Amino acid sequence: MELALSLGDTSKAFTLPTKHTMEKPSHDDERRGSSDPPVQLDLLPFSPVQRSQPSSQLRIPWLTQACGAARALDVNLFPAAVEDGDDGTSLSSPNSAVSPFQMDFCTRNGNAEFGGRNKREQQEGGEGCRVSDDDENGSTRKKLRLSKEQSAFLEESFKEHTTLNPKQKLALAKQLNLRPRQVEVWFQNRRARTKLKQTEVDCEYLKRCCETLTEENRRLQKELQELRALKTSQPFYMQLPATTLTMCPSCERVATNSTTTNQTSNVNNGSQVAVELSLSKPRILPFSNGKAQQAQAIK
DNA sequence: TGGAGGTTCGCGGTTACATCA
DNA sequence: TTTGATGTAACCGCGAACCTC
Repeated sequence: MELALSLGDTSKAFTLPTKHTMEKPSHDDERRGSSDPPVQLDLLPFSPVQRSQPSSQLRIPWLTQACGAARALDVNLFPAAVEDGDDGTSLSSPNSAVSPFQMDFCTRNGNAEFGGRNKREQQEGGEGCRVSDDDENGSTRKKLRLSKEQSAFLEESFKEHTTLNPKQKLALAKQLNLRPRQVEVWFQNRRARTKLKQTEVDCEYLKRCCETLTEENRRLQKELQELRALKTSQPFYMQLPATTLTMCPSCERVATNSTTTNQTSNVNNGSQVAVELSLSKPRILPFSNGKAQQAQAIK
């Protein structure tokens, strides 16, 4: 068996090439120089609504643009001019078509909103149909649950981009009839959930590693005892050299090296212990339908 | 050119609330 | 109807990166 255990940055091990990079990296990505594709974890099952939707009915704006596909949910097609992102680029579109989704999103959560607007919210100033009188008063914090459609759409977006640049955030917010702050928070929480889930998987994996190594250690101890017993009972045949365990830093294989050249007995071969444990690290795979990607990631 | 101050953003931790058994 | 558990939207504080002066 071969032991391959990594306790380093888990995200690095799971990186996959992104499918669509139609836009340049986000403003933040550029700033931070984070070129690694983010880990993506499909935590939420698709809602029935989404399952029933043909792919053309639920378009991620940047993906849609990249694929040059239909206009079902092209968030670049704003009904009204959207104020610019950080770069001052207007997102208003000559195709001012209101998406049918927008109406749906508006109907479910039209009641309450939360108070306590912070600095960011005030800066963003986004205000959809969901801001209520309570929010205007600003002291209550009523929690709203996103609709299935909204969650599914955000989920799809998350699969494409685990972080959003300001333009994407605004577009998504407009499309879903949410405030940009809500979209931002949703992505933050989603990233946190992904990380938490990955941590749980890692913990489980390390637990299994520990159990395996414990068992292996037990087996080797037993074997050592047997060899010692054999040595005492048959001293003339057990001229065993002392052995030391060494681990190759590159391949992480444990092997024993004889420190003496006394090779007087064939039993010596029995003392040569080379342990190779093989445990493939579990990986959270980004797309539930990406069998090929899963297979490649496992490799 | 280096530093101070401001801005923006993501993250970890936490809270508050809705939902369900 | 009540209650505890659970999931998650939202908040807060902090640090990092970047920008401007």
